[in-house]
Amino acid sequence: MPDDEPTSIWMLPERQERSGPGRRPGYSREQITRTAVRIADAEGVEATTMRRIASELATGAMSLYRYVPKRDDLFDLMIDMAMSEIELPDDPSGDWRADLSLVADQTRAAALRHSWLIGLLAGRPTLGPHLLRVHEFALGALDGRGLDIDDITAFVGMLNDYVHSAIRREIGWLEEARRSGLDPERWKRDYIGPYVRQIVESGAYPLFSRSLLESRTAHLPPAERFRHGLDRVLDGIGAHIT
Amino acid sequence: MPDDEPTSIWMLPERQERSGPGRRPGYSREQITRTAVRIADAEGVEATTMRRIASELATGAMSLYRYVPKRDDLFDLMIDMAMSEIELPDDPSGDWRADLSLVADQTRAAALRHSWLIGLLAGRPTLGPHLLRVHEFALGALDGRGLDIDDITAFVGMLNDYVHSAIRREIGWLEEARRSGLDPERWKRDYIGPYVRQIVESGAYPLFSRSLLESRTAHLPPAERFRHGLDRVLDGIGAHIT
DNA sequence: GCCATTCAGGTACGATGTACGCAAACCGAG
DNA sequence: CTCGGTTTGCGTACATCGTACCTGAATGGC
Repeated sequence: MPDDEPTSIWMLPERQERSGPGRRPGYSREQITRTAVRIADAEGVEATTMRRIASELATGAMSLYRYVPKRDDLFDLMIDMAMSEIELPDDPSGDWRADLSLVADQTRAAALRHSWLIGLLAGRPTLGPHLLRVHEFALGALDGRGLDIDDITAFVGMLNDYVHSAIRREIGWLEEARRSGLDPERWKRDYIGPYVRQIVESGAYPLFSRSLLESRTAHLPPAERFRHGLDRVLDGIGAHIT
Repeated sequence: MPDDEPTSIWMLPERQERSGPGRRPGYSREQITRTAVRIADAEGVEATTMRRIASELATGAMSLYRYVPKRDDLFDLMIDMAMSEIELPDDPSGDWRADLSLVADQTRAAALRHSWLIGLLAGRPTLGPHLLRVHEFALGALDGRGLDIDDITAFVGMLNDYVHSAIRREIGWLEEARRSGLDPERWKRDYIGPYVRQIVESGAYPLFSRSLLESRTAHLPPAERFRHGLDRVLDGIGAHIT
């Protein structure tokens, strides 16, 4: 029975350590994934090509295909490796606000370490084990408080949405700058700066302009900004919990 | 002064109708963008290649570069063309709830017509004129109600986050299915189905499983589901408006 | 009618994911 | 120890992509 049926990589576990005949594997999914993550951290996900990963491992590009069916599957593995860095207790503490804050902060920390994480997550609907673990923990934080499962799912979704978009705002421009090869400061001044100034000076978008010019939170340290918005989301959830 | 400085496409308007010497342009940004949008609607954004667009226009791939600096800029133009379909009054009506609902519904409609829209928007921080128009309208809906500009921005951001993630849930799997070439029904059953079943049957993620099995809203028509969540977001905003 | 200017688009290059096939490494059976 | 089946390592090859460069054709002002 050929295995070329379309199947998630999570259904296709790595070849196990066996005791049959045949040459022993010289690499592993975990090793390949770690290498890919390292490259993506340093140079962005677009530099994470099969050839590049292979050369980092001093092997040929096609060798990787003994361990990973397709490049996209490798992205799933990278996502899950990044999610695995999110440290959570085995069970929610009972303080839902602290538990969800923990999830948010840990997710933010992982996303800042791996600036490609949010982008990849947005691009592919993957359900790796560590993502499921984090999701289950967040759901558990709200369980047993009179909310039905749809409400719980919706609230966790809201939290997720906030975390993702806040992080995107925090690192979105930095990523774009790195991709163009310029240092962020220069990029902001020469690239996005003139356009935004033109928008403001045109006077056609007064409220958008005010949101840039009169913002009081825009110049806060990123972590505080993040907490600001997070508190608001948590307040919204709290309003539905007696 | 050479124009190879990094600059947003919005700062680089199309060559105007002029009266100097030289051959007349045979195409236009608008025409090229419309063709790209049509291809992306039918076959996805990954089929929208320069050669493909050109052949649709019965010309050569390199001719397009007389009108668009890079392919990524063409994506920005596509985004803006899709956003241009969002029909709004010139000014908010005064009923903020109706105004924001209108923005949400129109955005959803545009995103369903152009299933690539949300994905592209997530990938690049673009600020085309029509996106600014819609954003300004949404900001205006909340202006003058005692909220400061940071609150207004945050609430519009929340609304945006909800709309995007709801649409992603609505069409995410369909897109993935189309990309793999299978019809969605078969894909859901043979591809994602077995994996999700395994997750549920493993018993390791009881709340996630319940969110799948016991959900009451999951089987509602998509439009109602969307409105459900939207009402919740609007309630959250309303709680801060006296 | 000449000429500077502009557009059309063919050719070419480097890079990508990955299908295919063969040689080398390995283990168990004889 | 030998041999054969099995599995890995990976070089080669191909289709496809964005796009740099260049030639030739079209155009309007003088």
